[in-house]
Amino acid sequence: MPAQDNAALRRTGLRITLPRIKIYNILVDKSKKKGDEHHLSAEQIYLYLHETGENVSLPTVYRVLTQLVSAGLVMRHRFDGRTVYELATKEHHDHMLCIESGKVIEFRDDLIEELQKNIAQKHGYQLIDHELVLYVKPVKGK
Amino acid sequence: MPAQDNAALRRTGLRITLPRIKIYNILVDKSKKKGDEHHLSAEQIYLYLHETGENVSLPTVYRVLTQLVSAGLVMRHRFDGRTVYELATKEHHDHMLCIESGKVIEFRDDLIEELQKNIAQKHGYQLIDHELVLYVKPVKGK
DNA sequence: TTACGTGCAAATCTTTTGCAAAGCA
DNA sequence: TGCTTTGCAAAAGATTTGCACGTAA
Repeated sequence: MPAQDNAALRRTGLRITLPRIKIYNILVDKSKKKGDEHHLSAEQIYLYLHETGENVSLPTVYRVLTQLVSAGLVMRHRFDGRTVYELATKEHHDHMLCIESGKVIEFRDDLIEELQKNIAQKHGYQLIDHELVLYVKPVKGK
Repeated sequence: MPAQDNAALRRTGLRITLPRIKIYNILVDKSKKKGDEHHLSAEQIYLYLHETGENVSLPTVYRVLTQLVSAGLVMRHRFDGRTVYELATKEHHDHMLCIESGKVIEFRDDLIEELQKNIAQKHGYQLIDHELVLYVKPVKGK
């Protein structure tokens, strides 16, 4: 919990409160993990807070996450039916979801990004955002 | 409601019941519409049934839709938070969602499809399915 | 006939909201 | 102090389930 972590929070204009600091730092910490450890649901964050002795209510978790998403510090994804959050890093990426193991793999393909922009333009629109999820399974698996 | 409509239903092995026929045919009818008229939520289908005098319950709408999705006759999409259904046509396509008007535009790009397959393979997976939604807004619009 | 399907009511799950109390600036 | 946040409880929205009755094959 270094001081500069809160700098990002401060820039949002929101008051620096314990729940916000805690929730944001959980996402910062998890973002350093390999694999898909850094995709967390609201409830996972809530449970994690309680495991570490922070009694933040579930409504507050939702409220704070919504605020952090609006502020651009956090990204919300919906995989199939599940909603998960992760720290908004500078590098954009898409997700691949293994339908057998549930594992999430991140990837980035500049050509796909480019093509998306072109497609939007071709239809008279500008691309604001996108969500791409590949549902995959292991090659050897069955 | 031509007879051959039920042929697809019959192939699923499910019994041919009024709710199934009605729900399937609504999706068939709507699939002929231009624009995004053919993306329907479970509730829209439910309301449409009642408007046309068919008293099918909401749980049944959900049950039937789930069965039709499993059978491959219907596709389920989740745009942002909303769940919608549409007839599974032979030609796959992706969606573009205008964040100002809520309008849905369908498109297809073979190169993107190809690239997705390659990406999955590169990671040791085979591509089973994917969901791509572009969030866009009109070029001139602000 | 008889297993499958449906309606109803109620349960679940996730997310949101109203309001009084508590906390940051 | 004054306005923002939080916790609690309850509401809301979407989807699912249990069970007795109804119906296609």
